[in-house]
Amino acid sequence: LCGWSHGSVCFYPRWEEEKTNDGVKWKQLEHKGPYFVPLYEPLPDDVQFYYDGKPLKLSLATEEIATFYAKMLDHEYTTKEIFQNNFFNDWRKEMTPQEQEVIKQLDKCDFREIHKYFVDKNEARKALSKEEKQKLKEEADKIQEEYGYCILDGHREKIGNFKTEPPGLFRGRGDHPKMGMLKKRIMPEDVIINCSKDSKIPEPPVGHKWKEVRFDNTVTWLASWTENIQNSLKYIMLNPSSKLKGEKDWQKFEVARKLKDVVHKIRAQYQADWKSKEMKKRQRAVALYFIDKLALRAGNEKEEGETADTVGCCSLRVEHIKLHSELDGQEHVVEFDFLGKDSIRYYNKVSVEKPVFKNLQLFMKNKDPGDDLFDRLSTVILNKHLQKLMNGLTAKVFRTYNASITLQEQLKALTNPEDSVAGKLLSYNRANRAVAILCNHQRSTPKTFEKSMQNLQTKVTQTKRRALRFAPTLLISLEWEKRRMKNAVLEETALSKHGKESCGIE
DNA sequence: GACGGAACTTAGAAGTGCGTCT
DNA sequence: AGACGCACTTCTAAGTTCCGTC
Repeated sequence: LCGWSHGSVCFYPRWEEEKTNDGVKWKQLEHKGPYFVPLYEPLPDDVQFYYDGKPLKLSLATEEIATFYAKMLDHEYTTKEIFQNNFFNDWRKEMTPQEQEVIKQLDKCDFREIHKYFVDKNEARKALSKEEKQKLKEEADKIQEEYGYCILDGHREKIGNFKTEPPGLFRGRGDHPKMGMLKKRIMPEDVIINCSKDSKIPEPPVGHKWKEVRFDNTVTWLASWTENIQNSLKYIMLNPSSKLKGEKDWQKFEVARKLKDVVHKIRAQYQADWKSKEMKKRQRAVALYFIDKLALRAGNEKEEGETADTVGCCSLRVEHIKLHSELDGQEHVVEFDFLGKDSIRYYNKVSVEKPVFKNLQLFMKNKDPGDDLFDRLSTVILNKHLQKLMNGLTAKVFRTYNASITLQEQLKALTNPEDSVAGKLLSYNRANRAVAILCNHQRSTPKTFEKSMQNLQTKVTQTKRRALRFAPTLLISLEWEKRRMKNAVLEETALSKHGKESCGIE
């Protein structure tokens, strides 16, 4: 309960005992700095790159970047024009002047031999003997042991991501304008180390220096660097099993529990605000209703052209909703269709209260499809309002709260104390699925889906044929079984797994 | 209030490892 | 032994929120 991953037993989270408001996160922090991924190893001489059908020996830096593309050859990314263009632009920047003279068109580049080299290498790794694999495992464990932990206030804690991110081609989600750009190698000279003054300060790799060493105990990160794609910061932080992260997580759920006590009041408030004289208040009230009822994310503004075009509640545009006075026997239906976080599609038809519907008509009046639905609202305005309603309340708390209470209610409704363990597990999975639906958690169909579906189909056909020969009546149950299997597979793959919203247990 | 940067959480994709079936 | 399916872990992109500055 206390968040310590090991050590003495305690029954209350420490932050309840000594609430520090000064922002101090630790008194002692000691670690070895990030583990730097190995440097590039040049290709063997017999593995060649071809330009315009002729072999071409590349400089080391150019070759390395070529391998990034070659490795991705059977990935869908490399079929996309934006990916190809971004890659080729960035690749050319790193070429020697001579290479730039020769390599002018991507479609004349042949990476297939390099691709095959890496495929073979992978297979070879898989085919290693048990002993050889064991040896590799031990080497990895040694690195984990040395770099994977830190000392925080006297306790050894696991680090979440102790390795620098390897160089490669940027894999943005959805229609990302920067996909394929070169993600550069992180060097010690890029890295800021954060630790305590009196600790053993990590040594940079031989011949290198850190960018900076600082002693900031008001933040939780151990190291940071600026990545070159979005020019944003990346951090090395603790594992969720750590006390620091655990307590933060606990606090998050405590805020959500606090919301439970006032949510009725807040709902009454925003329903009243649907009829406010102020446009700003109405927009705020309708947006909050969506966030509460549909578990939408807040929806910050984003810089255009820097990322994929995705939205959340406050950044919804007129084009993302359709209004139906009547649809499928329901009144006042709002049809949502937009791309949310990670470019996951949100599609939903919801019957709403009449004042909401009327307000939406008003908000959309005289606007173009590309205009903001809530033009007088931003996440900042919304969160400032929420802060006044309850200490610590922000838009995301509604997602936590609604996800958690959905899980709790579903568990209560679906389970009986007498159920078997298997029955309870089934109910648990179904409750989780309800949360996943609420939060629109999805994953794309795995690459192996088509194949496994095919395998199922062959199995079914074979069994059917065999059965038909001996017992024609079996057919009925077989058909049923087939349908059941298919449904189960679809259901599981479409909506398995929900996230941190409702699950407080790691 | 706008803006930009910093810090931190959330999330899906990809990789890994392991048990089972053939 | 190899293929397959599944659960679990790792990786890192993509969000939210907060804070300082003008």
